[in-house]
Amino acid sequence: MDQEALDERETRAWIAFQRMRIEVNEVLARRLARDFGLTEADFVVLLRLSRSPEHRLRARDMATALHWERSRLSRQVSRMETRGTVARAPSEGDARGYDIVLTAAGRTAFQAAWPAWVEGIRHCFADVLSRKQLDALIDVAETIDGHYSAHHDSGAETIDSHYSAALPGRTERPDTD
Amino acid sequence: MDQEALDERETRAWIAFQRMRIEVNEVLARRLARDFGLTEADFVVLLRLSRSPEHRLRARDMATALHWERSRLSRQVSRMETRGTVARAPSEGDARGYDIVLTAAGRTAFQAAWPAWVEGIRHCFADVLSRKQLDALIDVAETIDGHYSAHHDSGAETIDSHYSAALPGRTERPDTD
DNA sequence: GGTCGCATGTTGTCATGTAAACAATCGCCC
DNA sequence: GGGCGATTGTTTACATGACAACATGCGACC
Repeated sequence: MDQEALDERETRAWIAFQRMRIEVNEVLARRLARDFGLTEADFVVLLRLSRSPEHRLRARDMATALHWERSRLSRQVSRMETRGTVARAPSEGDARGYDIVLTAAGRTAFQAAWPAWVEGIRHCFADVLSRKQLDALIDVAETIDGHYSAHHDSGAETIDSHYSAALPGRTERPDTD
Repeated sequence: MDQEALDERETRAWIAFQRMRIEVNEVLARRLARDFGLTEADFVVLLRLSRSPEHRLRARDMATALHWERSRLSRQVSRMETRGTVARAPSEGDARGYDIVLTAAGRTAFQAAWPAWVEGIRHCFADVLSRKQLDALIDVAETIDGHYSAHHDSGAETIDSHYSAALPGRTERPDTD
């Protein structure tokens, strides 16, 4: 079935894309780890909390927002609790759940890392591309995202937040007040 | 430093890109696992072997090619050995090393999965995009790859093969003879 | 031909993720 | 108000990956 084979253009696009995706991710993750002692997972959680009212969010909702397994969140919170960036507090009105609360230390850690995070996106992504290129990428990526959503109804939402949530949903900082 | 903030276009590109990268990867990995019982790591190793003369490759070279830690390769090979897709054979002329050898079972597994792999790339990537979009993506991705290489001399090579190697470096099948 | 630094793998330890079994609680329904 | 299925978290395997400590063989240098 040579019909299946990829032509040169497709192959080149594929490989370039794969590299890009690894490179960008690696730069950001490494910087977080090296300069701020945070994993991406830590950062995502802190970002979510910093955007939540009162800097707290129920575990269930955090898991939903990040599309994480409950067990994964449970462990992650335990780790972060150990490091002192978040704390557990009983949820009001439901003895089953608890709220994840941003501690002062967590707030500090996040505020320290946030500018570098944005700067990282600039440095290895946004500033490297021209306006035209950004538009072209939006076109390409949204085309693929659209195709994916259309064919993976269940999974569509799954993808949604896990990673995009990790990022500046908008221009301003989440809460750096 | 509001100067650091991302504008709307940049934010949109970033989020769309993040989704795209997860979606595509997820589709491919899931298909491999579900339909062929292979992890991505398994597949990469099998692909490399299937392209190597005599279907064997020294461990050191495999690790270099994939940019894996030696320990990672060691464990991966052990797992695959258990499952019977590869075997270890002493390297000629150097008692320290060994060759990873593709077994008949491994060959069969790879040949079964390969068309689906290519089809997956088609389905969720190549066929979804127009020729213009492919060109635009090549432009964008290679711009970023170039920028990365220029700023991460050491790391540049690191990225190289781990993932792109996982893929059809060219149009035809590696060795499906 | 002996020694020493380097190359090559393996293994122990820790971090992290998934899946499934558990435990506790809620809430609805009778 | 009792029961029961659904929710929500935790925990217990396992799988996987990074890093460092080891063990061994190679090779060059004296």
